[in-house]
Amino acid sequence: MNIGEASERSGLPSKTIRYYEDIGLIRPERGGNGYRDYAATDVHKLRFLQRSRGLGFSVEECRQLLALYEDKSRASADVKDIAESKLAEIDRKIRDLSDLRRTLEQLVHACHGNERPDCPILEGLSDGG
Amino acid sequence: MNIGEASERSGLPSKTIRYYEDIGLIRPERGGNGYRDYAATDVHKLRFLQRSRGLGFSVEECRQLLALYEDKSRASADVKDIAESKLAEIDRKIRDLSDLRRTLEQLVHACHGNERPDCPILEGLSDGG
DNA sequence: ATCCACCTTCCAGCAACTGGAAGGTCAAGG
DNA sequence: CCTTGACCTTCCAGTTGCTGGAAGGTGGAT
Repeated sequence: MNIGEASERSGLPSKTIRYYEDIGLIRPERGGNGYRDYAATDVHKLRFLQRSRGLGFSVEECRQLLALYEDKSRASADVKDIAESKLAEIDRKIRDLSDLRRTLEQLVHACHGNERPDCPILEGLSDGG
Repeated sequence: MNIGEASERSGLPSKTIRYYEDIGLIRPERGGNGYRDYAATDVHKLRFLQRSRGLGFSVEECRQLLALYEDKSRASADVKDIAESKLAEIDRKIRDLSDLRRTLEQLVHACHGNERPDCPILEGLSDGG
């Protein structure tokens, strides 16, 4: 499929997809006309990138995560270590998001009646977790 | 307190803290010597920024979120809307992280025995939602 | 044949830092 | 009092990760 469809299916702008190719994250085929030709697995990788980037992982971290799915890496010894440290990071992120969620919800409730309490919520948020 | 201590307590590099001041996210006092002087609430805001940036929110989004905690914004009518759309976004992020977590855990397990299955996990990850 | 929407490369600009130079401040020790 | 060293200051340049726009090729429909 062409880049436009890959863009639609992955949720990433075409520009970004080309950029990810520039920095070696994906390697689509090329048609006789020079157009990039994306396979289903390429779209999966792109979708994966779209998500993990949106969750605050750097491109280099995403490269590591992607590598975990590829044979050469999967055979190596320290893959498990990488994966497990990522797991810890993910858990921390989930915790932080849950804190943020709780705080925001309280705020929405407090806001409701235009009550304007003197909001020590910020304090709670930054201390917690 | 000086920027060094604020940095330690917030988890943000001093450079980044100065940058956040440049773009108007925080406004610390200044001592007679010209040194920045951070109050406890400044550190709370910084810590908040450290977290929410790490969770994939843009600086502008963080600015909105921070504004939710300040009086002038809290009185306004559309605050609730902003907060609620952020809540939806946070929920999505939590879901995505949970998916990623599950996938990675499966991978760690599969890795354990050096089994190298043909990994349709990527597919599962990118399809799920 | 000529649209028009797609694709290509290349180059410039923006967002959000990050590093380094050049220099001021301050508490401790000689 | 003076120096040492760890702090702090501003400023400017570089990096990462896109993002927009120009200039031009491709391909199906009228």
